[in-house]
Amino acid sequence: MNIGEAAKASGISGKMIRYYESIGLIPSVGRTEAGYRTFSDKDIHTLRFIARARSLGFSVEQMSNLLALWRDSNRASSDVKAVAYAHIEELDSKIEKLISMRQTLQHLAEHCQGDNRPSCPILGDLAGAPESAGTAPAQVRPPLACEEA
Amino acid sequence: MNIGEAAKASGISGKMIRYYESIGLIPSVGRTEAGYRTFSDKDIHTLRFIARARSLGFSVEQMSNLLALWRDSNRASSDVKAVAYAHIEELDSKIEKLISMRQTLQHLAEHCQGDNRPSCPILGDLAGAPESAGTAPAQVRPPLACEEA
DNA sequence: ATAGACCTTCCCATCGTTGGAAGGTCAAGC
DNA sequence: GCTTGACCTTCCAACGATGGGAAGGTCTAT
Repeated sequence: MNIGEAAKASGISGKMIRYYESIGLIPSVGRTEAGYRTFSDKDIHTLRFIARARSLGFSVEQMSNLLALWRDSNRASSDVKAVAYAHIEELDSKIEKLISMRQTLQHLAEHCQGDNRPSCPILGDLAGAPESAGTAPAQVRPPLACEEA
Repeated sequence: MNIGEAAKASGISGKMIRYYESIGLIPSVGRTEAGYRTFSDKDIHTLRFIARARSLGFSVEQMSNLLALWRDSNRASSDVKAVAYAHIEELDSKIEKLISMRQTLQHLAEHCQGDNRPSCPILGDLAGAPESAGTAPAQVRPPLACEEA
């Protein structure tokens, strides 16, 4: 299997497959005499694992851990779970940050007339002017309790 | 005002101030004879504007637009609002993606025993095995309607 | 033989930020 | 005046994950 076919079969671009190989995330695959990479079914399976892990937002380093656990038939599922929960916490803090940004921005935008006059609470807030609505300028609102605890 | 004082006063590191100047986000500030940058109150105001905009997640390009609008006393507030809403939509799509990842991962982790045995639905899902819980392996759950429309 | 589709390696760009090296400047103390 | 330490300057590189492209080799079908 060529790298192009491997890319199609795994959903990972050829570029990225080479990159993952170069940084050691996947072991070096076989080569033809002419130097073309050849991918076994096992290689494809690994690539699909990676594609799925990427789609869940795992970093290359986390995927490296997960792949090691996957290959280790003596693993403890608690180790896998720990990696997963660590990632969930990262996701949570990103989500909180984004939601808080969104919240603040939404609030500001709601109070903007959106007409052809220059007066605008969004710019007012960015410029540090105390808002008419009485909310502090640089504070970010507390996050929504959105991730079902 | 030195760059160090400007950094403290604005909350933007000296490194970043130089960077923002180099890419033209802020106009070139004054210099002493020895080549040291000098920051006026107006410069500091601009830097604070930028710091606040960054904290709301605006990109450098968006900040450039916002700064131009800020400086234009003939702006239409609708233009500012448009920038804000475009950014809110970007935030929304990021939030949706992250929440959907979180959701999937949470679901998998909940079904993981987390003991010292190797069997683990998280790895099972990543490896593409059909789950015992009956959920499709590679599908991501629909996003939570979390951003109060 | 030749065209076109593939493959290889290598370098560069992104985005925002940080780090460091090598060197100049300033202010305080001796 | 000289030294010391804290500042400043520019330049170069790195991060993480990905894409783009150039220059060149290989395979397959006509």
